[in-house]
Amino acid sequence: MPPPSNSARPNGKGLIELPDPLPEPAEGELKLEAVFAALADPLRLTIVRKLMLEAEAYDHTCGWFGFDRPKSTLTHHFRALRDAGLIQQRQYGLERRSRLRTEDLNRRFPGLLDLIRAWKPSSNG
Amino acid sequence: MPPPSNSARPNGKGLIELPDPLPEPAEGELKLEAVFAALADPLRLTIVRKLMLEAEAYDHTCGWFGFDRPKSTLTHHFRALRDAGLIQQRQYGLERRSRLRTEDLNRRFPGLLDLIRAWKPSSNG
DNA sequence: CTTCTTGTACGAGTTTTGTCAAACTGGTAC
DNA sequence: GTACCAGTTTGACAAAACTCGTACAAGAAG
Repeated sequence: MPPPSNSARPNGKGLIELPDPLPEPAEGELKLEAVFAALADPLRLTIVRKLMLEAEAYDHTCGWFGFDRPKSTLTHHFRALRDAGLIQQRQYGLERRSRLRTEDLNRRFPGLLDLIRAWKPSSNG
Repeated sequence: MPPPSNSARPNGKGLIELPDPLPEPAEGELKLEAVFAALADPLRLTIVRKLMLEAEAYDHTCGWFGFDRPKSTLTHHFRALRDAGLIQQRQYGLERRSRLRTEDLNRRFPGLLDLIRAWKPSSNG
């Protein structure tokens, strides 16, 4: 089964059904401290960066990232990112797919994503 | 005694003595994760923002910020900021004065200070 | 039905971080 | 000298965060 398209949106003629996003802070509720705290972890920074640079047109599962970590650890980090408002998650059957909240972040914290784009994962460290 | 001018710099004719900065990471050693971690604390975010927006031409002591916290707590936070490379500290006799590493930060993480400038201390959450 | 898969929930162990009091350091001023 | 003063250091404590194993839930596929 092909992954659900992320660009599917209501268009007035017909709706393409999309699962509701899991609970997340609204754009106006995003807190800079919380965003910084979420990005203080290298794994989470990698998740966000990978979503920004390598994501296809559809959302991605935990497995897509290829981390060699226990599932419970990944759940923890993805949840931290969603709680901080950096990613959005939708449940597609068994899979929980994530996407970056690019527009919200660019409106609320312009320049933030550029900082993450320029980050080099384990150089300069 | 007037506070030491921060714009005092060697000029080839005569030197104005300035204490050495306390140990700090070089510009090339700044780590984005560490910077984010340092800025995840509201008090530290306030320190940086105040240095950016209200600092005079000279460096500022802990007391200048007017925080109602024990001194050991402030020492802790200022050290965290210096370790992360956000501020520079110099010892003037008894006083330890801090300044923002504006140029280094702008070169290394362009846009970061703009994010902090736009932050509202205890609104939005 | 059973099995496989994707991921969550709970809980434990460990580490890190924030907070503060108490004692201390080293200048300055009298 | 003594007294003060800005700030550090140490050590303790609590709260939070990270990691992970185990058990569990629920959809997909045979």
